[in-house]
This record gives sequence, C-alpha cells and structure tokens, in this order.
Amino acid sequence: MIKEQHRAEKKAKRRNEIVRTALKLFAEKGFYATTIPEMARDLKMSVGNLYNYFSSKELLAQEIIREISAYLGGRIREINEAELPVREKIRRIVTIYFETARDEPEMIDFFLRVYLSNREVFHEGCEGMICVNEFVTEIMIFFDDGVASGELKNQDFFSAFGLFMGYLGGMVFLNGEHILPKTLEEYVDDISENIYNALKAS
Amino acid sequence: MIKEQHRAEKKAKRRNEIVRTALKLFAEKGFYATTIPEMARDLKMSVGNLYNYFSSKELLAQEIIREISAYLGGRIREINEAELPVREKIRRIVTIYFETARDEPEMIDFFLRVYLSNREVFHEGCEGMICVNEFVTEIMIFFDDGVASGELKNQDFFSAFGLFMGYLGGMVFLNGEHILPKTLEEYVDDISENIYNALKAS
Amino acid sequence: MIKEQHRAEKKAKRRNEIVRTALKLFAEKGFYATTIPEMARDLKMSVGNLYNYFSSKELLAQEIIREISAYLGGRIREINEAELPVREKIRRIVTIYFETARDEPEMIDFFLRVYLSNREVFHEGCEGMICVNEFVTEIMIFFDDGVASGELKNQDFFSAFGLFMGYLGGMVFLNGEHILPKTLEEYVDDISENIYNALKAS
Amino acid sequence: MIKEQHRAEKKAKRRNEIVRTALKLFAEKGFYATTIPEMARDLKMSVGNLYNYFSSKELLAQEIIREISAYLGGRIREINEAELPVREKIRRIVTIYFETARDEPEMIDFFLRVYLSNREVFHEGCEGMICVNEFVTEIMIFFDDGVASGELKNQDFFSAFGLFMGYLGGMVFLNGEHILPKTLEEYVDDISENIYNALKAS
DNA sequence: GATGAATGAGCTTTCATTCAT
DNA sequence: AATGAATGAAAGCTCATTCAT
Repeated sequence: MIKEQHRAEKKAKRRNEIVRTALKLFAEKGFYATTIPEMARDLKMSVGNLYNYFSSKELLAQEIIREISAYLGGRIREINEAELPVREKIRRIVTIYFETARDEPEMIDFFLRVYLSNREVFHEGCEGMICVNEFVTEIMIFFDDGVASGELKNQDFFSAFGLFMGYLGGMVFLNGEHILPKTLEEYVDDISENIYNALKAS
Repeated sequence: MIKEQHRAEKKAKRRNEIVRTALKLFAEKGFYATTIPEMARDLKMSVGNLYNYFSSKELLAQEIIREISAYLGGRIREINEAELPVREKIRRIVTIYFETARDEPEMIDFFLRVYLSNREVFHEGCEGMICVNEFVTEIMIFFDDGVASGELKNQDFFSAFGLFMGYLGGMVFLNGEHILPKTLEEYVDDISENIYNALKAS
Repeated sequence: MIKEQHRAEKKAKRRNEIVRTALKLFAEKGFYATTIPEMARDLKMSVGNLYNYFSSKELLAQEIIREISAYLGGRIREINEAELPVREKIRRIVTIYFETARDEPEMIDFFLRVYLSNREVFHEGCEGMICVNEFVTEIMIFFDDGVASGELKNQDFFSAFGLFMGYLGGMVFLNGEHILPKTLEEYVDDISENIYNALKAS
Repeated sequence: MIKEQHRAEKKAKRRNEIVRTALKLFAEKGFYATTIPEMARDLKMSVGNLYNYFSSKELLAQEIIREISAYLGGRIREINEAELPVREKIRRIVTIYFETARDEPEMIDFFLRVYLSNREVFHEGCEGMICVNEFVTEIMIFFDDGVASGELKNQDFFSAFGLFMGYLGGMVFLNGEHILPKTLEEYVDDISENIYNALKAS
C-alpha cells in the first residue's frame, strides 16, 4: 500500500529528527542536564509521543552512539580501502576527526561528553564496545594493515588505539574549552607527525 | 588562643574528610548520581552542617579538582626536579599516572568522569584550566625543559600536552571498562616508548 | 442481506474476543495495571479499533461483570430448577463456585479483584446490583424456595446472601494467597455443612 | 535533651497525621486513585517532605494495614480475655466489627478495598498474613478456645475463619453499597446466630 | 557549629482517549 | 472497520538547598 509506505517513511523521518535533536542537546548540555520535556519542545512534539519512538532516555542515547559509530566507521573505511602509505592514512584520519569536530561538533562532543562519561547509561545494552563496534573495527583494520605492510611497529592494539583516540579526543576537548591558541586544523600536521613517529616501525 | 587554634584545626580536618568522601562518591557514581544526603550519611554529619563547609555541590567539586591537580602537580614536580634524561622522565610520569589510577583510582576517575565530562559544573569558577593549573604547569615545565635540553622537538605545547594526557586518560578509561587484555603496568614500556618517539627531537 | 449478517456475526465474535481477553487481563493484573494498548496487543488489534467496540475502559469492565453474572446465574438456575433438598443444593452451589475458581479463575478473580474492589469503576452504570442482577436473583430464588419448603429459616435475605457470598469469596481469596493448607475442593464438605447449619430452619 | 525529645515527639505526631490522612483517602478512593500530591495537599505539607516519612506509597499502605490489624486485634483480645460463652463472644465480635465499620469506616474499608484487593501492593513486605498477624492470631485464639471448651465444632481453622471474616466483610460491603434495607446494627442478631449455628459443636 | 524537617520545582514515564488517514 | 501517531495531564518520586531550633 502506498499509504502505509508513506506513513512508515514519515515515521522514519520523525525518528531521525528526534535522534538529531537529542544528539544536539545531549552534546551541548550532557545527558542529565538534558530533559525530555525540553527535547519535546524543540521538536514541537508532545512528551508522550516521543516515547512512542524511544522507550527510554537511555535507549535513545544508545541509538545515537550507534549511529555516530556507524558514521565515523564509514568515513574511516573509505581511508582503509584506499591504497595509501600509512603516514597519509594517519593524516586523513586526523583530518576527518577534526573536520567532524568542526562541522558536526555534536557527534564528537556526544562521544566525549556522554558516551565516555556517563558509562552507567550504556552499561545495559552497550556493554564493552558493542555500540561503537563499527568505529573500533575500522581503526583495528587500519592498524593491522599498517603492521602487515611493515610500516607500523607490531605492538598491542590498545597501546596504539589509546594513543590515537586519546590524543584526538584530548585535542577536541581542549579546543572545546577554548584553551588552544590555534584552530584544530592548524594542528593536523604536528599531530599526524607525532602519531606517525609514535607508531612507525623501528 | 589555644582553643581557637584547636577549633580551626578540627574544622580543617572535618573539611578534609568531606573532600575525601565527596571525591570517593563523585568518582564512583558521577556528579549527578551522588546526592548530598548520601554524602552526609557517609560522613555521619547532617546535611545542614555540610553546607557550613561548602556552600554548594558545585563548589565542592571545584575544590576537589584543585586538590587533585595539586597532588599530581606535586608528584610531577619531583620528577622535573630530578636530573634525568627525558626518556626516563616520561617513563616516570606514565608510571605515576598509572600507579595513581591503581592505588587511588578516585583521583583519576574524578578527573575523567567528573572534571572532563560535566563541564557545566566547572564553567563558573574553573574556567579554562585555572583549577588544574598546578598540574598543567608542571607538564609544561617538563616539556620546556626537554625542548631546552634539545631532547624534545620544539612544537606547540598543546600538541604535546594533548598527546600525553589524552593518551594516558584513554588508557585508564579502557582499563576501567575492562577492555584491556593486560594490566596498566604492563603497558608502561610500550606507552612510554610511543610518547618518546612522538615527541623526541628529529 | 447475507453479507450484513456475516458482518454482524464477525463483529459479535470480535467483541467476544475482546471481552475474553480483557477479562483475563483485568483478573490477572487488576483494572488499573491493565492498559488498553496491552489489550490491543494481545488481541492483535489497534487501540483505535478497540474503541470502536467499547467506548471506554469502564464500560468494558461493566460489560464483563454482566457476562460473569449471567454465566454464574445460569449455572445456579440449573440447580434451582432441579428437585433437590436444600442441603444438596448448597453443596452444588459451593462446588460450582469452587470449580469455576479452579477452571476459569478469571471470572471469580475479576469479581473479587475488580468488581468488589474498584467500585468507582462501576458506580456510573452498575449502581447497586444491577450488573450482577442475574446472579443475585438466582441466589434469591434458591433462598426463597428453601424458606417456602420449610427447610431454611425465614430471615432477611441479605443475612443469608452475605453469609453465602462472603464465605465463598473469602475462601477463594485465601486460596489465591496460598494461605490454605488444603485445596478448595477439600473444603467443600465443611463449608457446605457450615452454611447449611447457619441457614437451616431451627 | 528536651529539645530533641520535643522534635521526636513532633515527628511522631506528624507521622501519625500522615497515616490517618492516607487511611482516609485510600479507604475512600482506593490505592491507585489516591495520589501523593493530593495527600500532601490535605496534610498541608510538601510532597517532598511526605517522602521523609514514608519512602514509598506502598510502604505507607503497609504501615496502615499493620496499624489496623493491631487495633482490631486489640479489640478482639479483650473479648478473648473475658469469661464468656462462645455465643456471646461471637455476638461481641460481630458488634465490634460493625461498630468499627460505622464509627471508623476507613479502617474496614481500607481492609476490604485496599488490603484485600490490591494484593500487588502488599506482596513485598506483607507476604501471606504477616501484616495482619495480630488480628488473625486473635481470631485463632477465639476459635481454639471455643473448640477447647467443647462449644465449637473441631474443624479446619480456615473453614471457620473464612466464614467469619467473609461474612462480616460481605455485609459491610453490601452496606457500603447502600444495598441493605436495614442498618448493620439491626443485622447483629441474625448474623451472630447464623455464625453460631454454623460453627457450634454437634 | 550542628541538626534534620521542610520546600517545591522538576524529573522520567505512563496512559486513556482522539482523529487524520 | 481499521490503523497507530499524537496528545497532554498527571503520576510517583528526587534532591539541592534553606532555616527554625
């Protein structure tokens, strides 16, 4: 039926609007300081109806992190699939991360301010890394490929992962606090170089 | 008057107990999930009296981060003051950070789970880095000394700071989520080496 | 028209399914803990359509009690129409009540847990005993017949009715709470005897 | 300290007012139709403060049933302790029950409309009969004494208990629904006689 | 300094009912 | 006859903070 299709589409669209609005609010104010009535107001939607789409505030947050992970994972996959020296791959990953932080800051902020911070919100349903699986997997592939090609030093994956992600997250945090004297983009060279030096073979 | 001295001492002691208890609770449960009545109960103290020592939950959290910064800053100062090659200094800083995470996890957890996450709590009174000033200053000294001695590459301080702190914070986070296959101590070698390679001169 | 007949039949059937499902849910979980969306889900029907059959939750509950009254009234009518000594009639009524409690517990549970308890639900539309009229009438006939035949003491009907119904309801309640050391069936003898002794003519 | 004593007294008094007000509301409108804000309004007290006295609506209801049980148990104990023929004891118990229903109808209504009906409210904390223990115990003593003295037939306790309590409860229910043509007091003779006949020896 | 009863705004969530399709 | 998205009022409960004692 065309009608039903139309309705389903509309619902999917509405659902998407909810996710986007919630992402924005959560990223700005944190999980606890964002209230459902506020979200409903921004969406011009009743509180009750919001609950027709997501059965709890926690599940909404979990959906969001899954979508962020899928988005970033996809961006990194493109890089993994290109034939490029590791040095250049690192540069591109750093660039993408900072670009995202600039153009869609909600995504990175949510990651840092909600996902990493309010662990209790994710412990039921997003244990370990299952909700950021896509993203982590691509980083892992990047690393394994680099080791396989002899460009990267062979070490425990988490030593490399912590460096990469901790570093980038830290820089975005400092930027968000207006502590950095330069824009993120201007740090790309230094940071890519540092990461490369840290991880490269011999 | 001896009496007054005694009274002041007692008050300082009580204040200290409050800070320690609050630190423990905030680190364990986060800022919002920790309630003042709960803190009072743990302290065997009335809520009203607690407010005689700290006029709000936020100010209490700010005091805590200042004390953590002072503590860690002090530990790093010792290293800065020793005559050691940079490589060894890095190793010692990493070691101290992980030791603290193991022996007094509240401090690092508070840093990651409260200070970095609930920015709204600190925006009035701890703008920028003023409440973690002592700690940051020592890292800065470590870095400047290394550059001065020619051991470290001369680059924007924050490129180095973000690497150092993001990396260590990231590893402690992964450890807290039980994602790491090894203990933090077993990562000290790899991580110190990575940091050194990232920052060393040419 | 045959079509219309068919349609009317189908509607009656659907209506019946609703009553049965609602009865089950109300009996299990009580009036307030049973929600209309839940009922619709169990019926594989939309909430909107449910409201085409019953215009409110209250009216649905009222319909249910009327049907229960009709069912139990019918069972007792059979006994009233048989030529039996009062002693045996009492025994049969007790037996039927307990059998129903065992085989179709929804009916008795609804009676005790919804009809007797949530009076506010029935005050508009089921005042007094009008919705349990059929059932009460048959008990009245039983009683009048017994008095007429000289087997039962002539007293205010409600003295007898309260004894009969309060007693049986009380036993089913105790049974439902798992307080009774024996099954309801094993109490039939004692209880019938007690009722007979209470009501019999001098 | 006199001050502390005074404060404790005041708190106990307030607690009592809460219990009385809640009892009245619950009895009138049932458990679910009575709201906490409404209770607070009647008590001229804030909602929050109410929760300083009772940590949930359920626990409040449990406290109430315990107090009712204690009250009725006490009244029946007096009868048990008097040297009276069983026939007279029955009469007095019936009288007390109906008197209570007339003078403090909330107590009996709560018993029938909340305790017996909303079992889910009591299942955690008042399993089985533990919250009506005092009352049931006295009925048990009455029954055992009667059997011991040879006045009552020796039968399963619950056969007798169900009769007694179901009967009285049933009559109060009918009275509450304005179905009875006479006042409860006018039924005392008939009912006592019926109970006696039902339970007496031989 | 110390107590803890009191406040009240605000939170997440629920649900009977309606209505455009 | 059927759908289910939408409403919106209201529920139970929490908690930082105040203040009379």
